[in-house]
Amino acid sequence: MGIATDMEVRARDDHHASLRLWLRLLSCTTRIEDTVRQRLRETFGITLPRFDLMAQLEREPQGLSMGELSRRMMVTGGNVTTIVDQLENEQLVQRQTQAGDRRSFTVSLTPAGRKAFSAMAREHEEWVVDMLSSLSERQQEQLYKLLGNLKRGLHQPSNQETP
Amino acid sequence: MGIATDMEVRARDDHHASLRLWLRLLSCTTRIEDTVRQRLRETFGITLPRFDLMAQLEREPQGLSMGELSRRMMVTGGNVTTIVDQLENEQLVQRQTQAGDRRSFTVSLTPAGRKAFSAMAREHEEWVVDMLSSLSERQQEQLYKLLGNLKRGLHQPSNQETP
DNA sequence: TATTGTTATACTCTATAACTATA
DNA sequence: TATAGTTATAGAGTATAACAATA
Repeated sequence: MGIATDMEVRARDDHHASLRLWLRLLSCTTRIEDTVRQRLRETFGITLPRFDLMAQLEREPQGLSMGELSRRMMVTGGNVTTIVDQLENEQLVQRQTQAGDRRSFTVSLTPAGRKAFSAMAREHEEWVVDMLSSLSERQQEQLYKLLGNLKRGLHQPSNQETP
Repeated sequence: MGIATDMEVRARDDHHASLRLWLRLLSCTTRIEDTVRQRLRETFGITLPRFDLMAQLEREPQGLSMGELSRRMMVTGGNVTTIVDQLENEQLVQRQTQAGDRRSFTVSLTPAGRKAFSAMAREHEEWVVDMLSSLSERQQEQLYKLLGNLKRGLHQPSNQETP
C-alpha cells in the first residue's frame, strides 16, 4: 500500500524555499490520500475513482451522461465505462436510455447507491476531520485561503514567457 | 495524462469545512504533481519514481543499499530492483558489491548520473518555483508553517480513541 | 532460520485508438 | 461526417509471494 513516501526528506538547504514547500505539500497530501484510499478499501471495498464517481452522481440527482462524467472526472471515456459497468453490476448506479438521443445514457445513483454512498461519505468525512484535527479552526481557514490563492494561480498555466 | 481532476467540485455546503479544505489540498497537489510528471517525461524521458530514486542517491554520495532505498521510498523491494535495473542500464546508477555482506549492494549515482540528475533537478525546481509564484514569499512561509503543523499532527495516526 | 535481493505475477488506474450505433 | 459510448490494448506504478544466495 505504501502510506506515503516522505518526499520532504529530499529537501536540502541549498534548495529554494518553494521547493521545500512543494515537497511538504506533496508529503502531507500523499499521506492523507493513501490513508483514505486504504480505509475505503478495507472498510467498504471500494476504490477512490469509484467513490469519486458516486460523489459526482450524488451531486446531480437527475443524473449525468457518460461524457459529462468523463469531463468532470478528467478521465477518458473508456475508464468511465469500466467504472460504471462495475457499479452497475453491484446495482449502485443505473444507466437509463435517453429519449431524443439513443446514443446516450443518463447515469444516476440507485436508491441502494444513494444509501451506500451516504454511509461511505459520512465515514470518509470523519477520517478527514480527524486527520486535519491537529490544526485549529482558524488555521484551517488560513490554509484554505492560501490554497485558494495557489489554486487560482495555477488556473492560468502561468507560462508567462518572461519578456 | 489528465492534469488533475478538480476534486474540489465535490465539496458541498453541508460538508464540513475540513472536507472542503482536504479537497482543495488534494486538487492543488494533484495539479502540480501531474504537471511535474508530464514535464519530466517530455523533457527528460524519466518517470517520477526514477527521479525520486536518483534524488535519494544524490543526498547520499556514499550510496544506499537496496533495502534502504526501498524503505526511504516506501515502496516494496521488487519495485526498487526494477528501477535500479533501468537506471543501471542507462549507466546513471551503479551497484557495488559490499565487502562484509555478499548478499547486499551499495547503489550510487555514477558521474553521468550525478550530472544528469543535477540538470533535471535544476529544471524541476524552476517549474515548482514558477507554479508557486502566485503566492508571495510571506504567504509561502505561512503555508509552509501550517503544513508543518499538519504534518506533525499526521505523524501519530491521531487515533486517539476518544475516552 | 533469518535476511537481502530478485523474479514472477497480478491489480488498479490511466491513456490511445479502432470500432459500433446513432445523429 | 460527427458524436456517444464501448472495446481492446498498453504502460505506469504498486503489491504479494515464491525463490536464491548468503548470513
